[in-house]
Amino acid sequence: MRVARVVVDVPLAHLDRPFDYTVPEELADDVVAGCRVRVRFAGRLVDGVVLDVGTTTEHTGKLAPLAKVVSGEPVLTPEVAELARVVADRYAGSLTDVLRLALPPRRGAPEKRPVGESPALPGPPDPAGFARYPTGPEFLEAIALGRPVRAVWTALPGEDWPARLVELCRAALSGGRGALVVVPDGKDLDRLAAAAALELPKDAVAVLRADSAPDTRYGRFLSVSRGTAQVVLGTRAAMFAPVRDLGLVVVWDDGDDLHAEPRAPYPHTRDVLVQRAHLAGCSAVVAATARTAEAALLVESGWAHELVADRAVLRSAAPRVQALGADSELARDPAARTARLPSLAFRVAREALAAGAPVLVQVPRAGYAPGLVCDRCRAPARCRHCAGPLGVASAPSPGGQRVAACRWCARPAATFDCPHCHGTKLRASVVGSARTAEELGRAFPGAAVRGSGRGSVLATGEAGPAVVVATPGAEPVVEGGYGAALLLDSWALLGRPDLRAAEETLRRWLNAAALVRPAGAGGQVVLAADASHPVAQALVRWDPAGLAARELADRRELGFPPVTRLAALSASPAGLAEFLELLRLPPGADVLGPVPEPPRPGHEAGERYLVRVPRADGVALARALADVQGVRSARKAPEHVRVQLDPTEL
DNA sequence: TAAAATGCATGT
DNA sequence: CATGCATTTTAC
Repeated sequence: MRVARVVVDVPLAHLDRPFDYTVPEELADDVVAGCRVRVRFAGRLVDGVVLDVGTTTEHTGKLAPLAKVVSGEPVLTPEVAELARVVADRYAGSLTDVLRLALPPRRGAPEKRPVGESPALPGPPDPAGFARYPTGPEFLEAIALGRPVRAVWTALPGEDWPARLVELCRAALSGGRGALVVVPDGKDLDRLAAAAALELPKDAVAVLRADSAPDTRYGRFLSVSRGTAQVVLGTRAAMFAPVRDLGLVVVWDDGDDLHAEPRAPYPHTRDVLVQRAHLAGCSAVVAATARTAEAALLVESGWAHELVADRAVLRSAAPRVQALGADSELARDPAARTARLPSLAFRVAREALAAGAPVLVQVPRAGYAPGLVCDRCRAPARCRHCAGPLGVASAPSPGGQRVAACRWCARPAATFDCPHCHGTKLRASVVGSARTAEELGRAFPGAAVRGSGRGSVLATGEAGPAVVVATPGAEPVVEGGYGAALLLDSWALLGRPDLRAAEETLRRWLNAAALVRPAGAGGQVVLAADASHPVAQALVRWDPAGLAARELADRRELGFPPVTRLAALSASPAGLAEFLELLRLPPGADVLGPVPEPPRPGHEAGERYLVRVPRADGVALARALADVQGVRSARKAPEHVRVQLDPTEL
């Protein structure tokens, strides 16, 4: 008798385990590990995936037969099945939830098409592309030889990073191994795919994007699972692509919040790929122009090496960066009108335009919730009890005064003493306006003004003299680089009541400044921020590693991820009370809250708790949370509690 | 949406 | 306190 172990597609947490079914004689030929089936489960017909096929069962009762084989196509490989289980455990979610993210919806037509032929392997890449990084060429060679190597690669300003990432893929492919690169958005994927077309056999590459037509999406997935395409380039969902003989995983710009999956169990591209490299024993590259605290931890812990250029090489590639002085009007008020735009910014922009080069103006995105900062030094204000960010309480206190309170533990901050400058007054951080930039554009008569942001993102711009106004992440790439960039998105970013505000601010500045030509070719950047601020300093010195190390040290001091592991629990007060009642936390766990949580789309307003444990107890925490989900789902608790581990936004 | 377990009124 | 029928629970 053959027995199929099946993951059934039901959302109940206490049923997060495989169920055994007998394989009826007439289906025996079609059933293979990884194929999709339909089974009768508690009376109803449900979808499922076969994990594997054996001859024994642990189940003491009678086994039901498989009802139907949807398709004999093995869409779930053993490697991805194992990865999905590890990811589910890490994020206190269910295997079914992860498989929903990992497997694209089945389509009949692409399955009928014959299996393509694997193209011939290319030779190793030209090591010259990585010659500016001292350990670059040997790193490429190690990948080509199939030696697992791991690096945090900090790309030089102006680097043709799509070309470099394709060279990494080519190195893996030349050794007969597959490669997987995940980028934040479609614009980056277009650039990467274009670079791949120049360097790799066409059929060896599959480009996986979320917005493709369903047939296209499934067809490309099949070209990967069937082994035709051994190089996968994609956005977030591609992190689970079933690449054959995986030799290399790469995440580009891991600080971009698009790498955080918004559906349960909320996995992050970088974390999943790091896990995957671990399980597959393959090479891994965490690549960006900037650096996250998480990447810094990978370096600090010795998991990854740094792949960085020497200081002298960096200096010759970077534009000249000038921050405004502390007394500057614009540094204090980014909403300052064009009439008050400092002469430095004017002069730099005019010089670039006169030289026939485009000028990039980075402006804030609308809609940041203002946080509270020290009135004197503008450092974000933190709670003295749990070091969470302070905000203005949504309801005025009985006395009619709006009071500052912690957004994490809800304790009011009656008094304030800034740990940096010992200021005692608070102020709301300024929220900037895109209008400033439009006005600014008009200040340069004769130059064309183009906008790129919400709704209409330009992928590339023209090389001529024009003013390009863009929000962070939407900056068009121009041939030859910008002559100048004005970064007006300063305090709106830095003052955000967010754990990652400093890191995220530098990331956005660096990504924009990296599009400017080197100082030697006249490239200049003007930053509308106080030159003495550490983040402004990091940009002026072009030191993403330094800031990331500092951020990591701060988080260690304050007890934040990635040094700790943090879970956010959201639901109604009653749901949370029941959840916490059942929760058996590892010793040393720290419960913060509750704080009120505004309604999200599809959810009522509720409350949120944060649970924090030392990093070493992360597994135990996730396990405890998943156990509670199981118990509550088994007793048919009326309300779902959302559990999010290490959420990106805090 | 099928079978098993449980609840409950009814008649002796 | 057995019986028949309805409702709830399980989950292979």
